[in-house]
Amino acid sequence: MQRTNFGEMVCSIARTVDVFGEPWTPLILRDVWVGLSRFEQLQADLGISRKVLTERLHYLVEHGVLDRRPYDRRPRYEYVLTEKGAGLVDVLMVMTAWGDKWLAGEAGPPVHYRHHACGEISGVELRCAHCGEPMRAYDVDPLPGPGSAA
Amino acid sequence: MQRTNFGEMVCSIARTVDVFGEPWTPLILRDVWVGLSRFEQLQADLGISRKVLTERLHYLVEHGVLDRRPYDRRPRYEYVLTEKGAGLVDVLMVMTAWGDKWLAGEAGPPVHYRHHACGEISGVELRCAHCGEPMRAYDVDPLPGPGSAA
DNA sequence: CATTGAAAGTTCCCTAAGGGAACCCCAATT
DNA sequence: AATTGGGGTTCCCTTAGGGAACTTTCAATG
Repeated sequence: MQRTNFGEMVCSIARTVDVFGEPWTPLILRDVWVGLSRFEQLQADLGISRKVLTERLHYLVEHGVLDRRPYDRRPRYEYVLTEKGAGLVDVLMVMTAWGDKWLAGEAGPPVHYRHHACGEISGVELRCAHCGEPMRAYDVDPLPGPGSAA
Repeated sequence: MQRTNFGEMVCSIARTVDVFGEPWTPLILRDVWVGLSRFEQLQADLGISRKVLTERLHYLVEHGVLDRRPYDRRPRYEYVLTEKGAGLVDVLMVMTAWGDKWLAGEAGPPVHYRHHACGEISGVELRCAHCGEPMRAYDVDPLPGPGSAA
């Protein structure tokens, strides 16, 4: 399957899709986030093909999303989120909120999150980094930025 | 190529990936968001194969993310975001913020967003829907929710 | 010293999904 | 009747994912 190269496009969404959008990648990052950090753990938990898991992990390390480091004198490695990778977990949190709202059905959300700051079970909300007011899809106008093609 | 069925997993992230995570889908939603809403416009702007575009559009309509409606007495249709679909644009905004921060390089972000409420060029920030404090990857603890497997 | 054992990959084949280009259908216009 | 243009289908080809077996590395054990 010839795959279009999203990474070369002049678009932050396309570039993000290039590192984050391949099948399994969000689930791998979720697992690493909650503490499943070794190859065997990830493979067992996800049921992903070992071949693909190898590819994804190397790709994510290459792109600075995960750090691969030994945890034993034997050749054993674990994967941990970098600061860059933690930024992608923000994306996961918004995906979680959306899935909880629109896809959980009668049963309700599979997982709750307790916020350290207030101790409550809650979810994320998008706000403007400048004024703090809500900032959603139709609360903004796009304008050409410095890195635009034109 | 995702032959694995993410939609059946007991995980809001996996379920969201099932509708949002296929190649091209985020870019299609981006285009619809900024006003490119017709088949020919999308195909020309993205350079996507017509076959795949057809598949994706129908899939998104089927899942209630897009609405397909006629705009002419001839058989002409445009695709618009539903409320459910607008929720996925929130995910795009966070992806944009991440791409702007980590992948834009020297050139800077390709696009800026002006926030209606304050008039400033700004980006999104994740905050707790309950207390309003910042809520990021390591500011929460996961707990089993009502829809958990156990 | 040879064996065991487990983690972390490789390798191989098969199938299914994406790319590209040509083709089709329909309704309005000329 | 012929033309035009949007919105798709259909076809073939290539490549990526799934699955399972196999390999490598090194510490610990007998």
